[in-house]
Amino acid sequence: MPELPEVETVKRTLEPLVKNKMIRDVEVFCPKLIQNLEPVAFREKLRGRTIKALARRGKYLLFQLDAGLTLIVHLRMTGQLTVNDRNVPLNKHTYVVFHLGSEEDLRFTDPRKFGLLYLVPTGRFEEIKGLSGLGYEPLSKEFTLESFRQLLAGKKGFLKAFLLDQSKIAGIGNIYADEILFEAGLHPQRDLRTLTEEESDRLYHTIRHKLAEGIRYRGTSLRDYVDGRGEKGGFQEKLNVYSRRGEPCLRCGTTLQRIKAAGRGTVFCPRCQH
DNA sequence: AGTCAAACCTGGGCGC
DNA sequence: TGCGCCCAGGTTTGAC
Repeated sequence: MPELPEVETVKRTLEPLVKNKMIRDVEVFCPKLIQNLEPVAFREKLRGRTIKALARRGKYLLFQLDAGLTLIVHLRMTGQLTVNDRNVPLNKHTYVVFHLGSEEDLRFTDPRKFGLLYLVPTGRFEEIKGLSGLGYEPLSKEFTLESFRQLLAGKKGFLKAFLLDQSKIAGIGNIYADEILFEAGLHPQRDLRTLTEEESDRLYHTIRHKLAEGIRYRGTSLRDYVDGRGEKGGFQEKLNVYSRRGEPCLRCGTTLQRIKAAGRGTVFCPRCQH
């Protein structure tokens, strides 16, 4: 599931492959994926554009184009963005193909067709609710310990729900939420109001540490996720709890439990997490 | 403000 | 081997 570390890895691997390349033509095989335009308009506006830079915000990937346009992609759960040689046959779930000026394609592949693509004037992100409503970029300078304390102040509810709330902190999904909570030693159903200052400070540092670690290992490839070159990440080898239901806790040996928290499958250690 | 479920979609894992 | 059921999950939406 592409979360912040996966999208960041896609961005970093894709950028050198597409930067300053021209989009010669576009083919759309699944119109519903393009959120704000008809496929014909999407194609017309993109033809001849040059990709100037890539950026990431939360789990959104932004392609900054010339002519004041930005192509925005959300991979949701099974989306992939890869650069392929034109001769490589299309995957049966490749639904958008950007023909680059060279002999290569930028391809959007998504077995579940959950991904989202938008083409908007640069900076005009209001119409994309999920993007304009994002909270702190957790690895940025702006996300300080003080700002985190203020985010928590007066809030109630489950800790897990808070971590998944993109309007507070952008980019954490189910995998990293579980991993952060394990490392911080906090129960996913802990009520925010009961956190001590020491616990919330520890949580802040763990959020930054786990996301940075995920990037360092180039993301988590449990099923579909690959980077811009089509290569799997390595963080699945480092998971402490996610997808390890029924297995022993790596810290204390207790059998890991699975519950539903914030509507999500949640794995945790009943002994290490309070 | 918060919680929860449904919707979108399809491959994979499971039981039989 | 094969069928069919159910689940996974990011985000939005709508009901309580």
